[in-house]
Amino acid sequence: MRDGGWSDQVNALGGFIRAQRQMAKLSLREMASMTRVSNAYLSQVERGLHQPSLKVLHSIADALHLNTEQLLQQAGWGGGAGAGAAAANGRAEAAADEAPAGPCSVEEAVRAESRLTEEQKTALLGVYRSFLES
Amino acid sequence: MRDGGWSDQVNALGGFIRAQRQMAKLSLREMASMTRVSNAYLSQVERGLHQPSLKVLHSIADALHLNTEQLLQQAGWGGGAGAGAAAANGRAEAAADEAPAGPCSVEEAVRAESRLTEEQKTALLGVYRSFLES
DNA sequence: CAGCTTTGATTGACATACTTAACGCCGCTG
DNA sequence: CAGCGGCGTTAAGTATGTCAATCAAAGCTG
Repeated sequence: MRDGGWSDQVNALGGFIRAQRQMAKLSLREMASMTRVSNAYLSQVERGLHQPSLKVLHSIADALHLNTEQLLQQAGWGGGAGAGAAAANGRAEAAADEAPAGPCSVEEAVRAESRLTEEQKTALLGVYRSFLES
Repeated sequence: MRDGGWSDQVNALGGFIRAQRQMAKLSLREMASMTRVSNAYLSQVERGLHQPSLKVLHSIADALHLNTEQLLQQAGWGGGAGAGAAAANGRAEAAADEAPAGPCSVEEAVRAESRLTEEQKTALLGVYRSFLES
């Protein structure tokens, strides 16, 4: 469907990045070497000719010491659908129940699974916890 | 190429999406029509064969009523700005390990978790098994 | 059993992200 | 002036995201 104001969003993002870069007194090439993204592509992104991927966006935010949320908001993540309960505080959820089945909780079992990488464990536990919050 | 854990990340993201989709009792095609992303591509994303773009991620989060932060975290945005050491997870990582085949397997632990519904258990184990197949 | 529908997966074509190698412009130093 | 070195931009190529069409397998209906 109509993507509507894509170019506007992208342009806003690009302008934002360019402003931040100039404010940090960095040249395109300098920033390119920091982000390991080609200067050419950075130039195009800044002028709204391309939509950068997550990797690139992350690198840019990193190099400019920007808050990731800021960048994502500029990239068009304002309009969530949602019913969004804020909820999301990363901090511990208060009233966690006790371990259900005695000696081995899911958390412990996952952590103990040596065939999983750390990332996989984190992902799995993320799914698990999200299930408990409902 | 130090991509190292990259495929893990993507896989984690895919597994997370698949779990959420199954929990919402959606088929690939249903979700495809909601997100206006082809079922084919969704299938590939869920199995970690491709890294979805911002647009697609946004659509997915939207269709599944997920908090954007959750998804982005799964997509590899845990780290945040450069200087900081990583690891912001709530729980400290215990030194536990070992005993994959012992009495305390992930499968058993999940099955014994009384706070999960049957569908949730199925979804969780689906993610888990998909991680083991590599 | 044949048929219909729905599921997830694959293939091939296309669009877009991204890279490398140029280009033209401006400020400098000799 | 020529020549260097930085700047942003452009051009052409490669890699990858994305789609439409199609597939085999599984569940129903008669």
